Amino acid sequence: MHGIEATHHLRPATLVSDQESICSFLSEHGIKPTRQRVAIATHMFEKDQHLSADAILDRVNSDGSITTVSKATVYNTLKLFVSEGILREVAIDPQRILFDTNTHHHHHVLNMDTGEIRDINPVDIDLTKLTGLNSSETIDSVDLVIKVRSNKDQ
Amino acid sequence: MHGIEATHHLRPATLVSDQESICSFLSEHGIKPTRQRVAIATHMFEKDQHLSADAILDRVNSDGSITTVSKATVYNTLKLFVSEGILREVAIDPQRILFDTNTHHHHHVLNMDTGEIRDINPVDIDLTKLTGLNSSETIDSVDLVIKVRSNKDQ
DNA sequence: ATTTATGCAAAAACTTTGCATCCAG
DNA sequence: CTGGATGCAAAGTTTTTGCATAAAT
Repeated sequence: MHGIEATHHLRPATLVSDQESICSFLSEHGIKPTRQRVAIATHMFEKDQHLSADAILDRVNSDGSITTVSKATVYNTLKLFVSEGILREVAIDPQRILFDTNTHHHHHVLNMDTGEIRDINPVDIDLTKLTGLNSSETIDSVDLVIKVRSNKDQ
Repeated sequence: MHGIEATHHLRPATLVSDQESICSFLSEHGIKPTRQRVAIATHMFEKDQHLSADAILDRVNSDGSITTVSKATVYNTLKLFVSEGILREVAIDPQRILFDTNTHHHHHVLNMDTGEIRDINPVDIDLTKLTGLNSSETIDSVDLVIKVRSNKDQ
């Protein structure tokens, strides 16, 4: 009775660029659009991307605008965005915890040579072969990270 | 040209219980069996499990033996064990970085209600459907975490 | 005016580094 | 002795908390 049909297409993140849209976007998700939050969202939702809390902090505080934000606020705001469903937190590996603008069901490829992270379509995962699942358990989510290396043409 | 055949059976971790075996086990893997390392290994390889650095520290320093170990040594030792291939570090989710005694290829089920983590057989993952992979890239590893909830019988 | 929410300094938790000490040759 | 390895205090990072302030009712 367990199974996730993972046959969607890869959908892009919700992107918003101008101040106006960012405010409505936040409001629509029950988030009061304060100065700090708009500043953080501006950088985060500029494009489909995976950023660390630290990268966001740097960008917000070096974009030339008056608005600077503390580290605590960046963490608390990103956590708020996650809990309101407009961001997803991803552990690409134990050393890289990132915030992903794409909250749709998808997986990740990490190129270990370039450090590049790409979203990939959810692939079909045959869970019927799974032996370690209790019948009383329901699948909530499936996180898949594929680590690759660029061929050195050997 | 990418493909990992994931049809092995679920193999248990290498377990060692007595002082003697732990020393040889460490030596065999190029790790000098010092007091601190044996203490840490004793608790880690006691059974097939997933433990945080902090949990190991607690156990080592409260088992009644004379040997206590600093936090730094626990971190450095676990990192050493990982680099020597006798432990695997797993990001079950962004909040849970754990050390896994099972270094064989396998995946994880996290029961979000009980917090229990179980190893599962590597399942067949059809990577031929993958569209986001460059032909110049080779798969290095595949990490899969399935989050489940206990049915509330609703 | 009272209540609720917000931002951040400070605290806590986590991880790494640099060096004094130990140990093998 | 000497050179490399080891353990850990201290430093550096990351994340959370508690509270002063701000906004809303």
